[in-house]
Amino acid sequence: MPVLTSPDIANKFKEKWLAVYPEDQVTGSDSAPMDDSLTSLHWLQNFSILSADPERPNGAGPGCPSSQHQLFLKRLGFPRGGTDSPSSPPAGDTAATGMPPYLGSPVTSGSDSTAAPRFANCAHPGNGYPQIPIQASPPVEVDYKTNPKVKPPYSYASLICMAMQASKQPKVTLSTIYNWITENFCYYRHAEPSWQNSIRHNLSLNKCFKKVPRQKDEPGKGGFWQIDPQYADMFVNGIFKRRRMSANHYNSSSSSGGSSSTHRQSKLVQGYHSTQNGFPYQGVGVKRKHLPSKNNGKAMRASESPLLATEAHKADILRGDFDLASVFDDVLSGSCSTFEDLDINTALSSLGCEMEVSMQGRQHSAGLGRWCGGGDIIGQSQHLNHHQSYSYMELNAASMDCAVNIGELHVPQQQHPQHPQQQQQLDQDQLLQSHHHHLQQFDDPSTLFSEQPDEVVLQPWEEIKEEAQAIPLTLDQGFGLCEGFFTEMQPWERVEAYL
DNA sequence: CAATGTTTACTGGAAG
DNA sequence: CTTCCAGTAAACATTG
Repeated sequence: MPVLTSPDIANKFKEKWLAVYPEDQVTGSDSAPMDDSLTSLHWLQNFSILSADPERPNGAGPGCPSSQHQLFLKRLGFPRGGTDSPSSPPAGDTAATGMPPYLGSPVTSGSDSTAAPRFANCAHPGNGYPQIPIQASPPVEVDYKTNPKVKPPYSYASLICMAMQASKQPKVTLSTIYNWITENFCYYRHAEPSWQNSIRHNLSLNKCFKKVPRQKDEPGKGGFWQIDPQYADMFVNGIFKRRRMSANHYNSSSSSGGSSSTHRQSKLVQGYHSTQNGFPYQGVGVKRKHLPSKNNGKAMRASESPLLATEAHKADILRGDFDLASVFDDVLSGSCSTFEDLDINTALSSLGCEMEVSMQGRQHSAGLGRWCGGGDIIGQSQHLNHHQSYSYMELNAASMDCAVNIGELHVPQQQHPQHPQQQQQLDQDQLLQSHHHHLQQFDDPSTLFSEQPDEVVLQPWEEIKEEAQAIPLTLDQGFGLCEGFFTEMQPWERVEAYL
């Protein structure tokens, strides 16, 4: 098969797209108003995960505007598509259904199909994931909620994360987590109770989970668990981002971009590394990129997914000292936040690009926002008076990967810049924020690339990524790609940019 | 006593 | 081949 150039693919994609959505023909990329650009990334939602929350036809969740909520749900995007596992109602929802093909099927259950985003419906009729025409992977639908034979492709950390999110509570009990999992994943209803041991093990071992002692006046046994704000950004779309860190990474704290990554790293090292491998025991998310060859002896695990990983490196950002717990809780409790970047990350990741959310210092909020999902960055900004910023982006010529650091939220009132650069960053951010709500500062290239070079996650559109990677890309193209990302683009244009 | 929480050890797959 | 990672099992401690 002939090698297609990025433009070729972009054109093909465009043709396909227009065939399905002629209405999109209209606006030219350049004609789009800047304001639109703020929301233009919505396409990523679709691009990303799939679907909206089936359980919430209106997409309206408590505290969230319907439209925003829809976006949020999509962004939440637990790997699967349409369902709301993560965002879904605490109990009895279809969380387990409609998982992405790899994980399950996104469009699986009828319920979500309706809310399925365009990509799911059109471009990727089969599995609900964006796919390039060339790709043809048969969708495998698995309804985890009712299928007891297939082990969900989510790591325990992800499951915990989903349960926490679904609970809508800032903190949850172990039993709540168990319940959510069993209610949404049939497999666990029938599995040996040993999985609960694993859950506990994960909660204890994974630094991302923080135990909140029960108050004296709070009856009951055991404490509460919550996502440690410091690691909130480890969860992408409700899924744990997993990153493989090399030894140097731990030592790499370098300067530039740094401080944040340094911090984070050190924490990660201290935390997870001390216990297991050097990461806050992240394992969440869809785990491996390959199919679950492993049978576990009990059930076959669907291939892991997707969404996650891509942003593991976001984790490297440092966070400040200010207490974000409140912010986290805030977001978690329903006020929206932003998952926009998540999707972007995911999407870009799948396309060979990576976005990194840099939260240096103030980052917690960003991470939290992501985690909680809800609105988008903008929403969160409003809520917290944050400022987003974008600074620069760099391409790793060697890898030809595009790293885009997005999601840097600033919380001026709370922020306590530890470094002059941070203040500078703030100013810079304010300057740029008006133009790029969704894109944020690109982190230090060294951090972006050297730290998490292999953040590969099975994204729904993984195929696209692979294709894209196969396409010869010049450095210039790479830059163009990133550049294009920040500008208003039509879907096909964006794809072209990515390619 | 059961549920909860912590810790250690080991295994196998995946990635580098 | 080595390292990383997630999962599993199990021992043990704590708590209601």
